[in-house]
Amino acid sequence: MSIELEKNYNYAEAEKKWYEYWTNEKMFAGSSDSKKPPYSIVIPPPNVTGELHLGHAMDHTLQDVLIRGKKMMGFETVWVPGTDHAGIATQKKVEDKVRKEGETRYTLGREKFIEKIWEWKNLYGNQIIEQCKRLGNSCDWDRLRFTMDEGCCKAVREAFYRLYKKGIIYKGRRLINWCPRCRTALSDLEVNHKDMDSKLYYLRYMVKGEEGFITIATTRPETILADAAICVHPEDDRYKSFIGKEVIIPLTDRAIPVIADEVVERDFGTGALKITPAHDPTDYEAGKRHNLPSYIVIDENGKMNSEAGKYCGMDRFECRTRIAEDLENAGLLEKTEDYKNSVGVCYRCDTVIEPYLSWQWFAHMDDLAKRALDAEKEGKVRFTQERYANTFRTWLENIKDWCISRQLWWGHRIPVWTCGECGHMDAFKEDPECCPKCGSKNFNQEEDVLDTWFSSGLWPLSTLGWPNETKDLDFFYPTKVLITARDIIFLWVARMIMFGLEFKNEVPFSDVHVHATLLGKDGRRMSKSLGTGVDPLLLIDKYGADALRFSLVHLTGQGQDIKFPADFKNGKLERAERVEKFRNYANKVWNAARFCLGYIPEDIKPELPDTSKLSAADRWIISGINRICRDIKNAYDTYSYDVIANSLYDFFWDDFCDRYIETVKSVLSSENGGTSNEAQVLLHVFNKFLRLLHPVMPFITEELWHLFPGCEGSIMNASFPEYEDALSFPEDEKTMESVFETVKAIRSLRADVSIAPKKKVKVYVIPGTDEIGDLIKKEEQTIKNLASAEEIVIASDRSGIPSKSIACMASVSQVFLPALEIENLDKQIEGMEKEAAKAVKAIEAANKKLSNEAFLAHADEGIIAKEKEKLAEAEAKAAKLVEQIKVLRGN
RNA sequence: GGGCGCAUAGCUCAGAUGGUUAGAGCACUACGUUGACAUCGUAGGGGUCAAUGGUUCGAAUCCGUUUGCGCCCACCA
Repeated sequence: MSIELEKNYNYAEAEKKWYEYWTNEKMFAGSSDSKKPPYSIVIPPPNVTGELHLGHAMDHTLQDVLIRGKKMMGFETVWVPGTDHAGIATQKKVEDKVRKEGETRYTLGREKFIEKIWEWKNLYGNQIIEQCKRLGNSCDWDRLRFTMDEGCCKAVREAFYRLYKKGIIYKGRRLINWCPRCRTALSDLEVNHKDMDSKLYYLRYMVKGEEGFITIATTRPETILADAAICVHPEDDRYKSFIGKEVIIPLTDRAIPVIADEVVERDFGTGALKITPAHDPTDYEAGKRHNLPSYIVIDENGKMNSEAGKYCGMDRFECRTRIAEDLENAGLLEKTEDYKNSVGVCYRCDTVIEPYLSWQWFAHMDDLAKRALDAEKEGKVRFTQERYANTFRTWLENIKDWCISRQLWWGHRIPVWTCGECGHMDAFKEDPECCPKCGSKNFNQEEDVLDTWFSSGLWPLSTLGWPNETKDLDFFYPTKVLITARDIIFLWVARMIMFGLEFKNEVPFSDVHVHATLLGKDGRRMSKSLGTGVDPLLLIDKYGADALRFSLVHLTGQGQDIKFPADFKNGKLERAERVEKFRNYANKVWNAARFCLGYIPEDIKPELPDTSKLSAADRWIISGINRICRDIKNAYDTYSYDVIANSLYDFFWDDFCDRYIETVKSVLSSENGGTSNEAQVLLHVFNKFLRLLHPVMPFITEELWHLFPGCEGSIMNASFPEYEDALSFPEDEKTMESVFETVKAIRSLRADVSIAPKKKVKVYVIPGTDEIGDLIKKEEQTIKNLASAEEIVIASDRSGIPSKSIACMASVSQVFLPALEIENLDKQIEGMEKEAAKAVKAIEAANKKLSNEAFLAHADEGIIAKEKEKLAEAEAKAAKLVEQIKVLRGN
């Protein structure tokens, strides 16, 4: 063939060319009119908070591999892309940005501020899409969605409306998690727990009207002004006499009762505890049990309010120290102790959460959770790793109501209106003009927006058209698999399952595959919010998208966390060895193609000639690619990405390049020039290999596909190669193993005595069996070429071989290199002695087993036979080595 | 306080259902550019599989305990 290929694969050019081609040809489109079985995935929509990092790249690559692979396997595939408005996270980002411009969300006002967020969204939303494209994602871009687009808004409205009408959504005044910086409520899942060095303050509450006091321990003395009671354990003899009496809150003259409740741990602190219902979840519950009033002393900004008297306006933490000082001065602070406790912080801005009593919207979870739980138990949705199913179940079994309202500006506004005149309140699918009850125009929508996870929970539904009964929904729902990292199993995966069951009566996906979390070199999780993310474009620019993709597929394994080794110098990427490895691999593929194309005539087809007319080497490599066709296909269904990556890597590099091509090369360059069969086999193997590789390395495979004869159209439309029984040749695989082992033995001998690679040598072989002898004779040329031997003498025993020879005991045969070639004999003998010692050790181990009656009684026959074989082999090897050493020494 | 995961070569990681001489890539050593590829080839060196008990004829692999690291859940103030 006359094509001139560059020496190195030019990935940048190929990537641009083929991605344009695919999108122009609408190759990523999935149609609900198809007769093929559906295979759909909806992308976990990345937050529009900034660019993607490598963690996303991994997530996306794993999905793209499935989509591309399954398409080739005959499915009608669609991968629905989109982004998430990410309420609180994005709002925070934009707040930070406008602060730099000297503004706040309040100075700008709601409308202006939201405009700013849309600008941000457009900027980063587009950047994200560009990153996805560079990575090679085969998303159906015509279906691109956003969690706040028209369709999603409609879905959110519908869902909210239904849940409201069903009584699942309700408004209530509760103690919720409040972020004083974001000034919004948060769900329990949006609170992170952090261990902190705190102090435990011991405070005295004087008994009213008599002598005596109770000392309590608290970490939050600033809340004493909101105390409603002092609580002790009912069985605690130390305090029994106090129960029912009143004590005075320190620094005030307000009296509160001493009550008894079993929540109190007698061992903790003094065994007495203050109850502050409005500022602590435990106390809130206790307050409810004992009908205690809730005093509020901290406002929505985390500052002390007017109820706090002289502390009014003070920050809560400042107030803490001030009150502690005041208590100290008043002689009511007994002591303070250092204390480590876990404090809730906002998952977006790290601010310490304030339990805050306020009106919020909630969703009852019991019923939704039960259905999700049942669906998992019935196998309708399956976690590919059992341990995640367990945590999923445990969470659902202990679920609490979900606080869905947020006091943010960025998000889906709660579609509930309340009448200023008659007080009528209701949810609406369409914005109402006036109060349907009294006709008043003073009919106002709730100011709050919904938890961002409410809309993402509807994602598989909304992206396919719900609430409309679309053909897409009918055909592509439920989707096949959800691929994600483990940190959003509850926040997102569980909610999607609940909503899918609630609104469509079907789980949104049958499989959930949780992949590894990528860590930076320092072991910290890669994350945008932590600033530890690495931009995939840096790696794509340096090594190519295919290389990055392969490395990510290879790394993901079965879900372990992985440190991604990438070296940076002054913010510049120096080296990422794990990606470099696959850049090299891509280059290897490229160059192997270069070689093959040189021998493949343009007019041949990838069909094989009669396999019985082929050489053992030919059948061996055909059998090899056939085997990995099966292994890789199976791996798709078990999400065994490591199998996919390893099979492709090892087969191609070790078997195809290092062995087969080297063998063929020697045949082709030998005097008779080989037969046309070699070209046919090269084409056959390469053709199949490209198709197997394509889902992982789409660009280079598409590029090469068009260069090989008989490859019509895009490789994306080619079929996935099937395993065929007729192409399995275990005998030839065995044969070739023997050949390669013999080659290796000769090479090893040569290297041991530093014979120049070019120098041809004469070697003697005593084959282990007659069969192997025949085989070596038959494959003589191959062995000669691969081992740079000029003559191979097959001997039946030691007698015909020059006595002064060094030997290598391969398992199939003994190989001898005459000592004429030997320069450093002593070193050689030393090496052989080492070998012999190893063999002796093996003999001992085998003997120990075989003389053990229990072993013989318990072990499988096959194991015993194998052990015997091992023993015989080791014994023979040792004997021969000893003999050789003697010969070398003696003469 | 519960639950989970992980500890294997200098580094990053593989090692279903227990029986291997414990593997790969990078790094390291030696040698090597006669046209596929130096982003390469050939041959090597390197590990008491965290510790400790136990089950078993046999454990890197199964069980208990310990140590170290990481994660999730949780209302001991």
